[in-house]
Amino acid sequence: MNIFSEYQALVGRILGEMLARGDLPAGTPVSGFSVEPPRDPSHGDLATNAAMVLARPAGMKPRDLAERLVPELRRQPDVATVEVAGPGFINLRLRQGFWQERLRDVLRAGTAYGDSRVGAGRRVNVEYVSANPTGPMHVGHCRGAVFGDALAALLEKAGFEVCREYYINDAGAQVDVLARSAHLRYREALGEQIGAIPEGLYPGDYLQPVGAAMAKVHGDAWRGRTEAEWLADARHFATDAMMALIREDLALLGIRHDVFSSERDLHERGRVDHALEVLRSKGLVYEGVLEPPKGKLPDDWEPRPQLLFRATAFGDDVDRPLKKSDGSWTYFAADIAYHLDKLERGFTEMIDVWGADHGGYVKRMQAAVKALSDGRAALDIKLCQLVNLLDNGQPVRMSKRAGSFVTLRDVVEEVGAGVVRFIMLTRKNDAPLDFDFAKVREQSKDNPVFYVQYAHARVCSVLRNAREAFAGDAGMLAALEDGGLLSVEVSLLDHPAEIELARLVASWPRQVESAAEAHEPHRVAFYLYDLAASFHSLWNLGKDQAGLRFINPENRGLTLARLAMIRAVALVIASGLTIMGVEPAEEMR
RNA sequence: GCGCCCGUAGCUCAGCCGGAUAGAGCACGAGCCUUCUAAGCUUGGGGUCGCAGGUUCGAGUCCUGCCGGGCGCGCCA
Repeated sequence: MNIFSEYQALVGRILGEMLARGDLPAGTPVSGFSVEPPRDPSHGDLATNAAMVLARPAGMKPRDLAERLVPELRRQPDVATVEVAGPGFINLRLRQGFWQERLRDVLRAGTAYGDSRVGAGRRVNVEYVSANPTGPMHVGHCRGAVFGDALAALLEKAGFEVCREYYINDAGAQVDVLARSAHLRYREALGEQIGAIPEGLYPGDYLQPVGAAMAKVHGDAWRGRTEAEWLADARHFATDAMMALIREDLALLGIRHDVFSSERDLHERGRVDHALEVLRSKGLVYEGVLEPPKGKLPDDWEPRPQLLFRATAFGDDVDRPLKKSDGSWTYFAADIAYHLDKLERGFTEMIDVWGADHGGYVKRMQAAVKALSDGRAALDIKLCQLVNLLDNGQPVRMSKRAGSFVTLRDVVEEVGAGVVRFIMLTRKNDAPLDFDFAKVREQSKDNPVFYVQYAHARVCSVLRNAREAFAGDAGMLAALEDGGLLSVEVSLLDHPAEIELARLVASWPRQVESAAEAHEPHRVAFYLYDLAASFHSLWNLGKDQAGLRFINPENRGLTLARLAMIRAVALVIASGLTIMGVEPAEEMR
């Protein structure tokens, strides 16, 4: 239940009734306004700009229109006060009991609190990770993987039906390089001296077991043969092995995909030719010569005729090649085929999560989707900026050339999957992110993972203490279970800090919806941090004023009400952490 | 040269399809431990939201132009 969208609907209904009664000028629209929490809490619980937005079309002054709405709003059962403020805001304050009652909603729903139906079961395809199958995953891939996975979970919570997809770039020159590199290791496994790995091949020793496996399966059947004889088989063998490696890495982070799509498979099934035919039938393909890029001319530039896609007709800067000058397909052509495949599987909402270095590619892909779907499908592309790996503020050296890059496995084994996932979501996707080993190992407020986890663990701890304090009291112990807490007297929670906490808890459904609609899972992390801070603050109030402690042995009703409140906090934290893919901690060690 | 992203407190960053007096953490100053875990809390100072225009009842948010930083720029994926 998103309180704000419910009140938006309510205000709309009221405006409609007023219009029908002639209390508003005919033609006044009854939509287009918002109901939001005011930035300054002293203004109330909800604020609407309806009077200001509708004043002009109604031909009225904003404050006059507001004054007409006020009595209607005052009539609503949960509304305590209504005020017109500033240029024409209408500020509502709800009964205290309304907020207290929301805590019961949380206990009833459990971690399903915040589940929304705004997605209305619409199918969304989220493509993420898509690391090239040429080696194990390194930290650079990690951010997109976590981002995509959390976004998918967020969309599911908001009521979308999500397909999590991985695109395997298992075609093209890099895969040949992989196959040759693995073949070299194969010869090594058969006892040959291979010496230094030649320039242009992958040097990483993760290929040794692949070579050994090749030797085991194929014996010396590939020895003394020409490359043409073994290359295709070696490609399959090596990419399969790399994908197995990548799946293991993803499993370390708790990431899974529903569908793995293969670029090679698109070629083999004729899907690329099919995509070309679709574009051709729309008259969007032609043979032409591209202008050289302005400013920086490549050394070996020569004008050559190529098969081009008319991307400029859909907002791109230049038309884009579908075939290289030697007649083979470009990567873009396969990617068009891939997105057409998604469209033909019925997806009209797609999200691609890419690295920031692919930024130059966004327009052409969106142009292609527009062209293929005649503008009926939406493709959102989320670019993830780089992760700066630091240790105590000092950059961690990585040299991919020397094969000494920091792998995802290294990082997960060092700090744990939950920490990695949380930290990766503490920035907007389009802002660079620092990942400091020293900081994430630290157990302090400086470390947001710890801070949020500590709030959850603290609730668990208080509940444990309560069970101990009332150990001899069977009725009380039963009342401490979630089912028992449902029937507590929530009206006893009348301290301003308690109401404030209840408000924050009750805003979780709205947070879910707005984060999902914006495709911004990082908002979950920031909300959880706020919620944790609010809880820690209340916990500390109990230090100065013993009467505010959660457990009051001499007042069982109050104790139960407060435990219900903090249990609700823990459930919402758990709900948010689940979206982020982080296991909530029962206690801190 | 062109395109995309970014520019908010000394530092790192939030700011929810424009909304009221711009927020948090760190750092700095002052306080709180016979405690439901001080692994925490309270409190003070600190801002021309890069610059200049524009749009309107209202701009950190939208538009234009500059300045500064990052990424990318046929036949790499």
